[in-house]
Amino acid sequence: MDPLKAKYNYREHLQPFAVFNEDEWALFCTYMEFVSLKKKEYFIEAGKVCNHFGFINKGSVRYFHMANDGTDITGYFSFENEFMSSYKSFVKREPANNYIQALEDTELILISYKSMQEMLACEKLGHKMERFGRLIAEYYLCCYDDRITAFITQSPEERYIKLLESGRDILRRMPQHYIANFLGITPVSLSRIRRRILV
Amino acid sequence: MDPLKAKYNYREHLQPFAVFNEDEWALFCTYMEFVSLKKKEYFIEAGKVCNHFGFINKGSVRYFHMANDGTDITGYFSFENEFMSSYKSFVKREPANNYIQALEDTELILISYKSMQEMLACEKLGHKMERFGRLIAEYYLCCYDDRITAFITQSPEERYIKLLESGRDILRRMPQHYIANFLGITPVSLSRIRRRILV
DNA sequence: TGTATTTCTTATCTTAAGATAACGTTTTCT
DNA sequence: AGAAAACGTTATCTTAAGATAAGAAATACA
Repeated sequence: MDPLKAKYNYREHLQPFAVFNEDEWALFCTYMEFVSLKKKEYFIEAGKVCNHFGFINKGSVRYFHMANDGTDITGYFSFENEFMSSYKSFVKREPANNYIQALEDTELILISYKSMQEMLACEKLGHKMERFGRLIAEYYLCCYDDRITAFITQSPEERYIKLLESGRDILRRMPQHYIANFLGITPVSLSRIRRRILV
Repeated sequence: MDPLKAKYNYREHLQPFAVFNEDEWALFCTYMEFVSLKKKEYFIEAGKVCNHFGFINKGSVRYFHMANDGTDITGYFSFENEFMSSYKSFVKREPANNYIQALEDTELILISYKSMQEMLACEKLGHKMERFGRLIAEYYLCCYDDRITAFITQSPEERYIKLLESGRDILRRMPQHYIANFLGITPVSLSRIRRRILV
């Protein structure tokens, strides 16, 4: 990973949430950690407290839950230039109930919880970081809202069609059995829906 | 409604999100609007932009979506001492896709979007309000996260049992056919689940 | 109080989803 | 290149959910 390019990219994708002047940016940069995950490596595992808030510079990750019988259930995906964390665990400081795993070799820029608290508390960045945190949380709140609305107002088939229409990377880059869980159904069921739609 | 008591109650329930000194509180109070809704009145209707963030001092509300065929689908409930808004619409300044309706005579303390922006921009309250907004959004993000996890990892029956165990007011105070939608199923289906569980 | 409305359950029928297994294909790994 | 693992589809069987209608019980209301 090239930290210089990664930082530049990060700064650009932070724009909607926080715009830093040079001074602030320099300070913000001192809190960054650059981490690479090999395919199948974990960013977080259930039972552990998630200590980092991440930005995906390159690659993709899968969020999943482990059922009692050992099967895993995919909850979400994130791709390059998106943020990533086991939010609830990160925010509440409690053990995560999910795993986040790299689906390909992935480059991350991380901010630790401790760093975040320091920035929130510091004179120079505090106000801006509160706003950053607010805008990020609001952004994801809206995404989650859409997701819940889809679950209560649409059938699995309708949800799949919406996903098709959305043109998101998910369909192109994710195995179908992961997408199935994401839609709240089994892989077999998704395969049947696909067949039905073809007609 | 007694605005004095309502303000006192609001301040108490804001504690986890924002603690104001007397000065700040006095200023914050100048932005409050006190509104009462009669049973079945709407706080927001689909198609309109939600201009207020509310606190329920007394009463309860139901969030619902209107399907194409005119049936309504309940998405959520909020009770006294909880916050309430059509968040996505409020945050993104776009028309709401849902309705929020009073289920009984309800007392609200509202902050308009404009007031919120003024407070966020003001010297005295800005920093604190950013934090307030962040903590509120994070709080609801966690709730939504749980809800989505339930949809992808649990069966309707399991979701109902969890709701039973949670001891939330929903079961005691809401008609069953509203709860059914909330769980992502039809009222008939919930009735069958209840019967099954009784055995 | 009496009527209307809402709410919940039950029954029937239809449709779809879950569980499981088998099979061919593709991908991964060494 | 060859073996192993992962992936997607299909078939069968079972179970549960949706749609619809009817009726009883509870509630609202005028």
